[in-house]
Amino acid sequence: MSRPPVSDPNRPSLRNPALRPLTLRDVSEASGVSEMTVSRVLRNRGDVSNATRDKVLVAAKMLGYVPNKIAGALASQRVNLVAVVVPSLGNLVFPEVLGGISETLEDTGLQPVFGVTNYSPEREEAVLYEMLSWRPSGVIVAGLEHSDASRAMLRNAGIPIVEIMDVDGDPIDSVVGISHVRAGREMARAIIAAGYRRIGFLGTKMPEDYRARKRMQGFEAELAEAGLNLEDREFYSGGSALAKGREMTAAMLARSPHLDFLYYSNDMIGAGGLLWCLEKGIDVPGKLGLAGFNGVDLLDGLPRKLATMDACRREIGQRAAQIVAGQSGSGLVGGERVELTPRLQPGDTIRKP
Amino acid sequence: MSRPPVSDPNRPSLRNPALRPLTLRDVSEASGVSEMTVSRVLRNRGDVSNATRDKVLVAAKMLGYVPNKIAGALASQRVNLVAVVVPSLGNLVFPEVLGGISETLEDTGLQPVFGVTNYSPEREEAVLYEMLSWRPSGVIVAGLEHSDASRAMLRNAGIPIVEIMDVDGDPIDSVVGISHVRAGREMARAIIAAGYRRIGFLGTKMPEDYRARKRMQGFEAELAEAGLNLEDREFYSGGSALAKGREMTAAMLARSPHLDFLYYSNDMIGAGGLLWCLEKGIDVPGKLGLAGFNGVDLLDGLPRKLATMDACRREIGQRAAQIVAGQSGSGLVGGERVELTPRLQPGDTIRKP
DNA sequence: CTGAAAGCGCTAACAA
DNA sequence: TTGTTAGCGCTTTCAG
Repeated sequence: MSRPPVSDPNRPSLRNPALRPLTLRDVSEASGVSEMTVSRVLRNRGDVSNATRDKVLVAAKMLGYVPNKIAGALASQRVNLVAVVVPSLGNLVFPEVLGGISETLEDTGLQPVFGVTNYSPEREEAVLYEMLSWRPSGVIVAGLEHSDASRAMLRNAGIPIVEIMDVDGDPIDSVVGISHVRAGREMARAIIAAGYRRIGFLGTKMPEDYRARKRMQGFEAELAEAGLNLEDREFYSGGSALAKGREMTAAMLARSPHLDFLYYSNDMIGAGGLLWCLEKGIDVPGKLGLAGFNGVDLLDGLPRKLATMDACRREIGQRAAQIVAGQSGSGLVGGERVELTPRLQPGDTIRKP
Repeated sequence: MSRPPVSDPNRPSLRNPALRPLTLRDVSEASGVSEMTVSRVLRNRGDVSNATRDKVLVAAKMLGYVPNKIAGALASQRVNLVAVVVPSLGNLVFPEVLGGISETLEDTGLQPVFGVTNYSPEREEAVLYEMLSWRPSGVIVAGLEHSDASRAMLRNAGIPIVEIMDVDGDPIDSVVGISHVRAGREMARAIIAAGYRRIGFLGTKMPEDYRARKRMQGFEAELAEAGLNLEDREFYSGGSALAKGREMTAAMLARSPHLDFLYYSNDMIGAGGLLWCLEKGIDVPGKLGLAGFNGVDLLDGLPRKLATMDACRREIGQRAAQIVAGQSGSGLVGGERVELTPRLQPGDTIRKP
């Protein structure tokens, strides 16, 4: 099952009759200019006369030459790739972070390359190993929790490492994110201030979702300091988060009808819960308050605006990219720490105090 | 703004005291085995005695050696990367396609590398150029519409090219997708069969969203054959699709209150429209029918199930990956055509005929 | 089973 | 402004 041979009539190439990757030498021969000068033209380096430059560019375009970065990288010991490792793309959270990264890297000459771990430390290790073996200029990786091997690889890579999303932990090098513990605490404070007392928590079952767990921990800690505790909790995994939000809400309220607040670990299940409550005619936020987490813009389209907390996703991507690109303006070399402040968006599902 | 010098006390490395990428030679010296044999061990190639193998593996692990794929690729003329180019990640559609690709590639030794174009042909060209310059083993790219330069690059690359999502057009090499023209037609047929006659269309403004446009074309063609035409249309760009769906629906029904069906170009705006209609107490699907496109699982959590058509996203990713990996089992070498059949999901927003 | 030599396609460094 | 000479770190190939 290999590619067709050069002579295969079905896949002819007008521009590249050799049907093998063109080299600098081909351009050199076609233009009558030395390989070295061709290389300079193609990289806009050094001084080249306009006449020569034009000859080279015409030849390169005519042949359809695409430089071989593998050889270039090996020779120059420079790779314009930034490895970006996230747990998931289905989450809505991460695409936005990646958007911030791409945008910021756009005019730095650096190129993001994405890898996905599915919340598995083993996958993370494999993905990091694979990516590091291409000797990228930097790594941006979600979270502060990694296997020992992953940490060792990153530490030894000798390139900027930026851990993102979360600042509650021990970074390898730089870190950009929010404190999820604090986010949980602040939400608890707002809820208590609004007069709610009988509170339930709904979240993901995934033990690897450290950030959701930290929010819950902060949340409970704050409740405890107010003499309260979580009266019920429910966890899910898999399936449509919106539908799960409905189901879990129904289940929890059937089991614990006295609850007056539900804190969801993400906006999607929160939105499901909200829709369910509205259908049941439950008085939100009068009898029952609701809040989620992330500030996804989906919430703008709901019948009522779910209280949430913005996770600064885009900005996290931007700041991380700046650090990798050496544009953070901090004057620091590595070891930066950027803690962003999530903004509480009270929406319409928490009583005004 | 460069990395700290070797002696920087803040970023010490226990495993890699040199703080420069380790080479095969380092492992060779540490293990007392020739570079060549070390290479063989690390790639599981050729016969190596167990004793030697162990010596090498121990040394490599102890040092924290990560192979340099750049050098390896240059020497072997083999790169285990598959370039995957999509217009957007915010779309929910593409993450799922990427999931199908990753999953299928998982045990082929190939690694997907993702690039995003933001629906811009110029960005696509730049991304393709960048990716091709790493000499990947294959390319999977969304859509059949590309700039001439992009098409030329892909044709000349001498590797499997799979265009995905859409089969209505002229593929460069292989193609995996659905016919969006036909999808539009089928939706129109179902709507007409259910007795709706005064139909409006709501979609994206983006001229580059060829697939949405093809659906609309197919839709209108089928209407025309039934002696009908679109009575109103509305387009949006930017913002929360759910919120836009509400706004557009409100605007269209204010302008054209006689409409009895709204066809949305994607599920997100459709969901917004559905929520709005339910709030307004509009009789859906009695007085007004609604349908979207994509079959996103978000719909499972809505108060009523929006009619939609599944775009076979995951399967598209899987089939495309199989072709690139040479596992499609077709016996063909290049030039495969896989047309999948989107399934109509009538949901609760089209009257039963 | 193991090793030595050559070179992948490009670029750094120097020479002209 | 242009060309020449050595490699970059690995794998291929062939010889022991």
